Amino acid sequence: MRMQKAQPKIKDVAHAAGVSTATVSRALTQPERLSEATREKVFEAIQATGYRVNRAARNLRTRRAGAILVLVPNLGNPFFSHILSSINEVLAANGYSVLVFDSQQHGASEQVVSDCLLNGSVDGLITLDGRVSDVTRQTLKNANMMRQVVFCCEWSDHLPVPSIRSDNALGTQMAVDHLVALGHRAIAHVTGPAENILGRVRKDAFSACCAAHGLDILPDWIIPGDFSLAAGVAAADRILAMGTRPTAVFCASDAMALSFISRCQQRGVSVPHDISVVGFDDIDLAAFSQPALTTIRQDRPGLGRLAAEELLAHLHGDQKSDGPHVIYAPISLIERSTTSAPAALRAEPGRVAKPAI
Amino acid sequence: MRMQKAQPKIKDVAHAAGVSTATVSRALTQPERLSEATREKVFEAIQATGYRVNRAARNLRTRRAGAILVLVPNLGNPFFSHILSSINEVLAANGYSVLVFDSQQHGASEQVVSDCLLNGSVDGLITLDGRVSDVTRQTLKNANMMRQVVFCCEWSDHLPVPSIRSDNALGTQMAVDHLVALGHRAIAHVTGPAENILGRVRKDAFSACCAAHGLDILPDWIIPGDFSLAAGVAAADRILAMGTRPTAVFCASDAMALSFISRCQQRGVSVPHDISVVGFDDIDLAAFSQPALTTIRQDRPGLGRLAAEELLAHLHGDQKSDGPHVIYAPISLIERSTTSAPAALRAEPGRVAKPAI
DNA sequence: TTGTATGCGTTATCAC
DNA sequence: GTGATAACGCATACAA
Repeated sequence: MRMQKAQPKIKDVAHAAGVSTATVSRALTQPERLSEATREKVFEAIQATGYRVNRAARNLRTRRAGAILVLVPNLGNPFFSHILSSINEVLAANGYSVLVFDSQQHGASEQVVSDCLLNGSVDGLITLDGRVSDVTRQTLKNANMMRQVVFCCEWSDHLPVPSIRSDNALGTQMAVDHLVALGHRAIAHVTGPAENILGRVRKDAFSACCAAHGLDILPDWIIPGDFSLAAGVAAADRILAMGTRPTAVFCASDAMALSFISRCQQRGVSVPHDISVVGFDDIDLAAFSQPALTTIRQDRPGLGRLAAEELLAHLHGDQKSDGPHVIYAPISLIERSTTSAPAALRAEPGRVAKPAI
Repeated sequence: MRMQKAQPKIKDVAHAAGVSTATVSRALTQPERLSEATREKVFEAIQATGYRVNRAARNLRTRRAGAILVLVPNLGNPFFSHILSSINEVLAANGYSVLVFDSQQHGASEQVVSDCLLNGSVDGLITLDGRVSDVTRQTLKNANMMRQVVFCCEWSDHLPVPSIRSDNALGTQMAVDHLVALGHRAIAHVTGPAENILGRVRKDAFSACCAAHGLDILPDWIIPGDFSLAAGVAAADRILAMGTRPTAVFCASDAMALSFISRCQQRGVSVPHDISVVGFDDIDLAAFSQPALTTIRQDRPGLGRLAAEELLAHLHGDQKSDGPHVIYAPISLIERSTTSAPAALRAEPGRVAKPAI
């Protein structure tokens, strides 16, 4: 029937071990600088007292926080949360806490970021959100925090910091080459949001690849989307209503690809028999949909891990890795069952060419 | 070409405003206790100097952290990350940071939790993971932190703290009643993991409901699963191989339901024509699958919000809400297109009874 | 209503 | 290799 026991402090440990507080502190942070005897004594005392270092006090003294802020656009999106998971793993293994914030929270984002960065509650920032406001950019400069920021997945060309990403242009090329190799020449593209860097890059790469292959892509076949399930449905409705339909569709996200396919099936159009579909991301469900989705795989664990490691390198002062350099995570085409030769070619399978990469 | 400007401290603001540091501090924490004149002066000085409170110093002094730890089993699972998002929203609005940790990280979980709780880097804990080790339980007791813990979604009966959850038994009953109302009497259940509280509760409720309806459920029809996509495929293979097949399946998660359906379609079995399927969760994809999934909707935003609000109430000392009470978030049956009357009844639609709830 | 002075628990700088 | 002691930046009890 007592109050809670007061948390033992470093002083209590020092007392129990018969040493000074300085020695206890050293045992915690640079054990190699103590004699083996005292080191043992101290650790025993720590065990005995149940001592835990007080983070606030340590942070105040060392001017570090032991925490990293991760900015995620839409936490509810499994693509991002999966990356967050692998970031969390690496940082936790290195003694850092992960502070997470959904950057799509109504407007509060900027305030939170600048607060965290300026009040020292965070040592660095990994952002999966490529939209960086002028205010935030200025905040980073003022706080001299430029070197403690890393982009992951998305990025902004206006902020000269390291960027971990997939090679989106290459992925797009893989998708288009795959379709062309199957014999498709009429290919549509459901894009990401215009304001999103990934949407833009993939769309531009799509146009470039089609041009390189000498394909004649109707303007109508570039269908604006936003990565969402709803956008895939809308795109399907648009394509099914077209006079001259494309024979294949490259969707900028798996979510759009999956809902696109569902909508087609619902309206009696078969995938890949009537139309081939390629997605982007390789989310978990892609392998389990019916038919299983052909898609471009992004290495989500790798993206998160690389971003975390890059940031750690900066925090620990590895100068070599400075500046706005780009690190690409592996990307690959996963051929499943939503792509096949177009109907027109199917009668003469001999014509299905090998990839002309 | 200078070093970064040193962060202004409270002393600098005091100087600029011509007041004492105490007054500045009060302006920050209890502005109403200042005269309007000085308050304005202070805020102007804050603006002018670009002052931000140093969190570490404040935390050390107030013995609070301004942060909440959220324990998520499998951050990569969109069901959880979506809840995390809504927790984040409420807590951020109340000035708390959210520290997140994936509790399925290999073993590190216990260490991290006890560290966070004992070293004061966190004011409270919301856990979406019902597995609470003896060590963690003891840690909570020792740190006298029992009143700063809230369960969300999952829970453990061995830890007497508030629990926000869906009424899983009711949801299960809704699913079974729905199928029975359609005329099904041979219903299978793909369960969650045996060690998971949700898996157990839903399975028990399923058996109870079937008994209440006088259904004869073969032991084989209770198929062990684990909420995953792979488990749905395995379950489909088992059911399709059965001599006497059930006419309907209640899956303990949407993930299993969706992959179950895909597998059925792949093997030429039509849903709902040959077999009806009900899921649990209502994840985003449920509405967009083909056919759209009939399922039990959990109110994910509500679950997160309620958990965050409950914890805030405790932190702010509302005694009324103490102890291991349970708060249920809304749950409902979402009828879509994966359920219909069983084949045997379809010839005589007159027999399709109304729900006998 | 405002100012003064102290301490929160650590780590870093000196001595020894 | 170890000990004494002064910050770190803020909030609050107490005094005015």
